[in-house]
Amino acid sequence: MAKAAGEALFDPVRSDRTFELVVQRIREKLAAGELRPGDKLPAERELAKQLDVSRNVVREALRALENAGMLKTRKGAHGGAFIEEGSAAQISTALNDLVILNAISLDDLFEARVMMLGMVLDHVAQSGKAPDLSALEANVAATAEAVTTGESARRVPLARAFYHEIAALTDNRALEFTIDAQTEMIQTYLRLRVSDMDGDKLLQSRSAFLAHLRAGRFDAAKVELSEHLERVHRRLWNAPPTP
Amino acid sequence: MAKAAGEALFDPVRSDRTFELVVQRIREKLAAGELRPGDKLPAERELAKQLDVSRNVVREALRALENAGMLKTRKGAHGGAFIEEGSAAQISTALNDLVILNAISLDDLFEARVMMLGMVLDHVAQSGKAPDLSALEANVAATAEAVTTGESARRVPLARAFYHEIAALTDNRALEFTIDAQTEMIQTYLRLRVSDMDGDKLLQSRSAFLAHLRAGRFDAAKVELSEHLERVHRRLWNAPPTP
DNA sequence: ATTCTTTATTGGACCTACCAATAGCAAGGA
DNA sequence: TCCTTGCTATTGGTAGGTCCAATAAAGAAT
Repeated sequence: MAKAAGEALFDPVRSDRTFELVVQRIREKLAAGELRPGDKLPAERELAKQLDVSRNVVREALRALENAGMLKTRKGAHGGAFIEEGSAAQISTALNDLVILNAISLDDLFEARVMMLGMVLDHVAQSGKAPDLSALEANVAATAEAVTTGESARRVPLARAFYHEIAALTDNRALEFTIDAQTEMIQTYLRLRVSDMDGDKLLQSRSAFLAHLRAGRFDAAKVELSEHLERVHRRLWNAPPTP
Repeated sequence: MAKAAGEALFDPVRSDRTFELVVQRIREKLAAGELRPGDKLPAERELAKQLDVSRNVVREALRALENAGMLKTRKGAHGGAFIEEGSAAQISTALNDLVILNAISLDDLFEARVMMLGMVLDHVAQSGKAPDLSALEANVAATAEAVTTGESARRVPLARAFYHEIAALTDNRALEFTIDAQTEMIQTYLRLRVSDMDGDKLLQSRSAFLAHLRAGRFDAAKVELSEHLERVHRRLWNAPPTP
């Protein structure tokens, strides 16, 4: 059957851009398990020779993979491109780019995070099993120490870990990574605007939250958490920008 | 206060990797709104001259931004690098990479998606306002047509749109993009394994879901949706892989 | 045994040249 | 007039070379 006049009879013999083919090759090796996190790729010059392309092409391919968070390169002797473990960074840079492009607002991101954290608690409540709270207990204890000793620098990673442990209650990596990415994003923008927050209020909220969880009052925990986040949110917008 | 012997007294004057500085510059211009979607960057040779770096460096920077989904390049006269609109593709490739790196499983992704769609319905129910169902109505009508006329090819994008419209009920772009990304991922892997599914069963589920929503029975809608997704999930794992 | 020096390796940057796609314009023919 | 054809300038894509800088390991000096 003949094609209509305007339609293409032939597909292009070769898709443009050699470096994309190189990226594809490496992705395939990763997906097939031939390359695993920690493995080292051949040197750029060697790869170029093996694939019969210029070193430029190899470098652009590595740049693409590195930007996607699948590689890290080290200089010097015995350096090279090493396969990375997956991390939330890949999602959070994607979210960050969407914020930069004005495709999503920080308000939306904030609301989505509150909703998702609440969803996690709903899920735990519904499962009927008593969750393992040891990680959260330890985190709140460490936060209490950091507040009393005045080590405000330690509080930022502890806060990140706190929300991570909530997400981890579901034992679902996809949710963990997504929530981690949101937390990372929010913290990045938050640090630009507020220097510090009220430590006592923070501790009070954390303890109340944990007490609710221990007692199995998941709805109350959810309310406590979302109200705390609301307070932070208000602070964020009211605080003077300090870029 | 003097630093300990081993510690660095000075930070390096310039961090390695010039192309990262170039990426940063362009990102800044984007964040500041000086560059907007649709705008065209100067030609590579011109950019290289302006920034006083080699064309190679410019290209590697553009590759990084392009991979992040912020740019697209066109060849030829009046070609160049054009700023893109944000899209869910950026998140979905991040998710895809995490699956490839075995950091998250498809099961987790599937479960997370079911949870998040349920969360959307909870949120709508809680808001108390009657949602605008026109988009969903139209989508289901179109699906019905595609099923009866046997146009199975149309059903894939319609399914994607269906879940997108559910996400859109929250009017939160962050959630929309995240759920869209999940849908895209799942569909990509699903298409590799199942050729088709039962159209009647699909329609039945869609209509029941919509009826529940119209009547304000959000919990029932949630159950209907999650059961449908469960069925798809089971099909997915039982179907013979066809790579 | 410890410390310093050398050296081979390897990524980072630069450069020049050429190829290939593309849009716009001009010339030519129906 | 309108459409085709071909030329041309612009611009990204690829090649392949040079040099620099960081680095780890081997070797030399203490």
